[in-house]
Amino acid sequence: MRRKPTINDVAEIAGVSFGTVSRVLNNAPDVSAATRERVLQAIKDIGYRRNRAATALVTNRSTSIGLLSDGSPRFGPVGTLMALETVARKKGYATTVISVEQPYGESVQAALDTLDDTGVGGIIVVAPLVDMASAVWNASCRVPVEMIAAGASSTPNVFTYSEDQELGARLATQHLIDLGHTDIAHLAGSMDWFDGRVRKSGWEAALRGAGLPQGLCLEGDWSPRWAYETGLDLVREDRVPQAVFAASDHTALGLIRAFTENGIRVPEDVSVVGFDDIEGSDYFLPPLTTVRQDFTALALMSMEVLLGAMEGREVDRTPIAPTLVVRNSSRRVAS
Amino acid sequence: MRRKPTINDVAEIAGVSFGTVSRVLNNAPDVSAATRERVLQAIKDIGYRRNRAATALVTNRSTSIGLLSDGSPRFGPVGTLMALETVARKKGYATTVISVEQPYGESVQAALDTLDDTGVGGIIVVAPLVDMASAVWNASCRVPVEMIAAGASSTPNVFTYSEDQELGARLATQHLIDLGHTDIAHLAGSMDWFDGRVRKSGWEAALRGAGLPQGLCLEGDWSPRWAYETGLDLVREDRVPQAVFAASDHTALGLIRAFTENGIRVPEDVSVVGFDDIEGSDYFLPPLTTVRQDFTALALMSMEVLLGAMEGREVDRTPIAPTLVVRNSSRRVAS
DNA sequence: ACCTCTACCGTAAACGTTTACGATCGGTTC
DNA sequence: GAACCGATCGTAAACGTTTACGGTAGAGGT
Repeated sequence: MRRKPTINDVAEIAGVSFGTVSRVLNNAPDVSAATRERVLQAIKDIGYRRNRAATALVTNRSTSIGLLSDGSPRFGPVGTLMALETVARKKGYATTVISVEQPYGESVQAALDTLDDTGVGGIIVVAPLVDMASAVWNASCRVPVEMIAAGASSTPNVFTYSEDQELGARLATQHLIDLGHTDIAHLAGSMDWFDGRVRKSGWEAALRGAGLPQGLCLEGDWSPRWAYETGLDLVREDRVPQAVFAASDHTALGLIRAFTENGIRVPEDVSVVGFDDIEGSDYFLPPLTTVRQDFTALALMSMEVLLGAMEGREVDRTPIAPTLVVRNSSRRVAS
Repeated sequence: MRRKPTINDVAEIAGVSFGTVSRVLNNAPDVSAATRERVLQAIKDIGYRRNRAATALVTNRSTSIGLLSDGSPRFGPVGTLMALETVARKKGYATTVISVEQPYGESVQAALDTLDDTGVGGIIVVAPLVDMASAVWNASCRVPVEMIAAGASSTPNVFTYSEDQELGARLATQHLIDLGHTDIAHLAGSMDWFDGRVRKSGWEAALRGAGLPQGLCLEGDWSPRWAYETGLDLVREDRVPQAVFAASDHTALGLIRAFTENGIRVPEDVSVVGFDDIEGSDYFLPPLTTVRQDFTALALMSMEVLLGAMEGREVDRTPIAPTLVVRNSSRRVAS
């Protein structure tokens, strides 16, 4: 395991100076086709690879971007993270991920600093948690920071981007309305999350738009467990609505179990629509009508936004639109 | 946004030379308590942070480790990745993640190289795919490489570690046996995955151990869709077994839907156990008996193994044991 | 033959650290 | 008082690049 070859080794072999090698590396002009060819060949011959640390040291810019997440294993954040890695790689950036244990002030600042230390050129924080977002707003950071948080506002130093989850929620609710339902409840997610907030407000907006009264709204924590127990309560108190828009597929799952176990049929007796389109939701009992977000598009666009910020470019920031996926858990109201 | 403070700035303020600052930074000896204090104060005052690129350049070692995954969003790999990030962070390492599009030779080598370029001190590859593993075996890499792949063997340059998934499969099958079942089928995952292979052989081993005949084994692709259609076939051909060990919770999900839609009740008519304990599996209809892996322990141990390899230390490599989670989808055979 | 211009290439300095070595100084030892 | 020693600190060189600048050779114009 010999020493890694350097730019000088290449130069020697190609019979040029290291300056010339540097030029072909950065494909600068001022180098003839013949010597460029020779250098390229030498590079290939000895398996030269550029030392990123040295480059970063002198240029003061890097080819990696930082990803900051809360440690939550929820479907949305994880999907976003993975999609971000993919597009970053395709654009030639490495990604270094770091997640915070506590989504609060100091630990967020510390994470941002750590990321900065590793030499990232920009940071995307996947910040569905409201608390985490404000920590980011209050933090200071040398490099551009972008936040993916539905419905959060941009500040001068922190760009925001997200999927239009409110639209998704409106789509889901409107679907229920179109099916003839008038008593549409919402099993909300946690209001500590932007996702929970905007999905709820989308539901409200759709109802308002249709001139329907606000239905029952219960706020939970995204878990099937909570939804299950809430469903049980509903049944026990005989308050089962005509239709419910669940804030997530997991929520829908728990709710449906509570209903089914008590002889209330979905969709015959109550229509349920979820949000997320997690794997397997098309094989729930019954297959779930839900809303699908396009993480790839989201990642693509937000990377564009960040790169734009890094290069001082201005980019379009219209959010991505989710789509409704109609399956069997929702049905036209019996006349 | 001024220039970042350097070691020299600190030295000037503290009234010492940069060498001394470097010494306190690396808490070397040969510096008096008084000056150390002064330097520390200066560092705090101007908010100095060490430039990693410069350090990496001269020391040629780094404080980050690389994670390589196939791009699959499957439950196991993703869970492992997230757990790895957490323990790496706690040990003071940053993680840079990269996933390969195609789990084949060149692209794996390229990914390894990219990781190496970013200056990682070691690499953990989450390689459930058999093809990917052999690509890793054949690849060359300057830094230590560890592979998390159940049932794959270690080579001189690639360490292997994993959870004992075969044990998990035996546990699941034995549970069915203990319940009195004698006709136990397996809805396997893909044989392109180590996970698929060892879960199958665990099932075989348990059956053999109990002196039971090998049951029906169908190999699929982990998807609920495949399981659903296979389940439909089974029903149509009247070959529904007494009990089924499904290779994953998603597989179980599809199968259960096929059964339920055809009036075959789980667990009354057929017992089903899954593998993974994905979120929500406790709220399936019925709540699923399954096998849970401990990703945190897995990550902890494998990080220990990698760090050991990086430091030339020898570490224990006994695999983690998964646990059986008994819920409602399995039941004693009717006598 | 002379000058100028262009295309190509070499050189030096800098980036912010670490490390090996040398210097200083007060105190010990003979 | 000379020599020595340990503790503490400063200095120079190196790590592998990029960048700004300077140099050379031949082409083209007069």
